[in-house]
Amino acid sequence: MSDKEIPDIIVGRLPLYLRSLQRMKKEDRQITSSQELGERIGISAAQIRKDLSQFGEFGKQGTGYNIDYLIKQIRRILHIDQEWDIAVIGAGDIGSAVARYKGFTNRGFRVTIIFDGDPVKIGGRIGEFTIQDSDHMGDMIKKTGIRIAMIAVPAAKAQQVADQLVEAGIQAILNYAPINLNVPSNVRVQYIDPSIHLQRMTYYLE
Amino acid sequence: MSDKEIPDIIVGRLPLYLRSLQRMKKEDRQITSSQELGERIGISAAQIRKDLSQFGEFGKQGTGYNIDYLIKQIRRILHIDQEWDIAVIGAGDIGSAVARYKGFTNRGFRVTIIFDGDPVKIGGRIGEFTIQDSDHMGDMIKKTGIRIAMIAVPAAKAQQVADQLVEAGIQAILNYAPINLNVPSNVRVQYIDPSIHLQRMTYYLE
DNA sequence: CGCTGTTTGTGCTCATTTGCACAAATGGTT
DNA sequence: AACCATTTGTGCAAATGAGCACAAACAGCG
Repeated sequence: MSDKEIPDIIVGRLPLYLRSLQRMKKEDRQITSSQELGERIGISAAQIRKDLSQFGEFGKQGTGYNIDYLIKQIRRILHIDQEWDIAVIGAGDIGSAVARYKGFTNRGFRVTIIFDGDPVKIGGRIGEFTIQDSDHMGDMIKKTGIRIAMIAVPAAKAQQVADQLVEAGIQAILNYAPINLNVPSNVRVQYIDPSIHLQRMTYYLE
Repeated sequence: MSDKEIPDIIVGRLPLYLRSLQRMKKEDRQITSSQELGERIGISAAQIRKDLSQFGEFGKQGTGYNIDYLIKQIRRILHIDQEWDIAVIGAGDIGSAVARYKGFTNRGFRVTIIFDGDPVKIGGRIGEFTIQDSDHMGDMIKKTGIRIAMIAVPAAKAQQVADQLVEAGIQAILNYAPINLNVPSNVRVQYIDPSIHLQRMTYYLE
C-alpha cells in the first residue's frame, strides 16, 4: 500500500463491503473471509483483497478479517467515523420519504433540516422536522455548516437549487431530480433516478 | 457494428444519453452532436460516438444526430419502445413515494399495483392505487404477467419478498432495501441505497 | 462546382481494471 | 514439533475500457 490516488471505482465498492459487514455483525458473526464477502456481494475474492490492500493490511492469513475491526477501518477510510448532517431540499413525496427514512442510522448520516418553497408547506411538519422556507436556505446552511444536501425538487428547479447550495458551501449533493447538474469540480454529485436503473435492466428483457 | 455481446458498462450509459436527449427535445432542439451531449453528461464525445456505434450508425457527418431519431433508436435498443408495468412491494414511505412518482412518464414505465402485508394498510389508498394484500402477490403478478418489481420493504423482509417475486416470474427487480439480494442469474437486480451514494462522496470530504 | 468548417465512425494506442496463482503466515491437530 | 488446511497480500499477465486522431461525409456558401 502507498498513498497514491485511489481509483474512484474502488472507493465505490467500499460502501458495499461495509454494508455487508454490518449485516454480518448484526448476525453476530465475528470473522469473515474475502471469499465469503465476495459471494455475498457478487464479486471475486481477489478483488476484495486487492481493494482493501490499497488502504492497509486488515486481514490475517489463515483466518480472514475481524468484522468489527474491518468495519471500523472502512468507516474511517470513508470518513464516516463521524455523523454527517444532511439538508433535504424539497418536501414533496420524495423529500418527505427521505426525511423520515430510518436507513441512515449507523451509516454515518442524519437528516437535520428540510426546506421547501411552497408557502402552504412551510411551517408544516414531517416527522420531527418543521419545513423551513427555502428563501432562508442559503443562510441557514451557512450558519449550520452543513456540507451535504439532497435535492428532491422537480427537475425544472434542480439546477437553480444546486447553484444556491453550491453558493452556500455545500460540497456533496445527492440528486433525486432526473437531470444532470452542473456544479464546480470541487463539489461531488451522485444521482438517484429509478428510471435509469430500470432502463438498464429492460435492455436484457426481450 | 456487429451483433456481439455489448458490455454492461455501455448499456448503463444509454439511459443517460436518453435522458439528456429527451431534455433537449423538451427544449425544442432538433439536432445535437456527440460533443454537446458529452458536455452535458460529463463524458467524452469520442466515448459517446463509440458507444452508439455499437448499435448502428445514427449520426450524420458534418451535422450530428437528429434528436428525435436518436431517442427513438435508444428507446428501441433499451426495449422501452413499449411501456412496462411495474409492481411495487411495500406501502411505507418509500413505496408510497415511488407509487406516486410522476417521473416514470415517457420513460417506459408505469406503476400499476402496490402490495403490503400490513392489515391496517391493505385496502387503503395511495394516489389512484388500492393497496393489495401481499398474500396474493404471487398470484396477482402471475395473472397480470408483470415482469418488473420494486422492493420497498424493510431489509429484514427483502430477501423473502425477492424469493416470492422470482417464483412469480418477475425478471427484473429494483431494490430499495439496503441489502444484497440473492436471485437466480436470469433475474436482474439493481439497487438504490442513498447511504451508499453518500458514503461514496464523504470519502472525498475531509 | 469547388472550398470551408463540421462532425461522424473507427483503427490503433494507451490506461485501467480484473483475475490468476503462489509464497508467506496462521491456527488447529496429531 | 511437524503437518495440514486456510486465507491473506501481491507480482504479473490478461482482459477490458477510454481516448486520440484522422479519413470520409456532409452542409453551406460564394
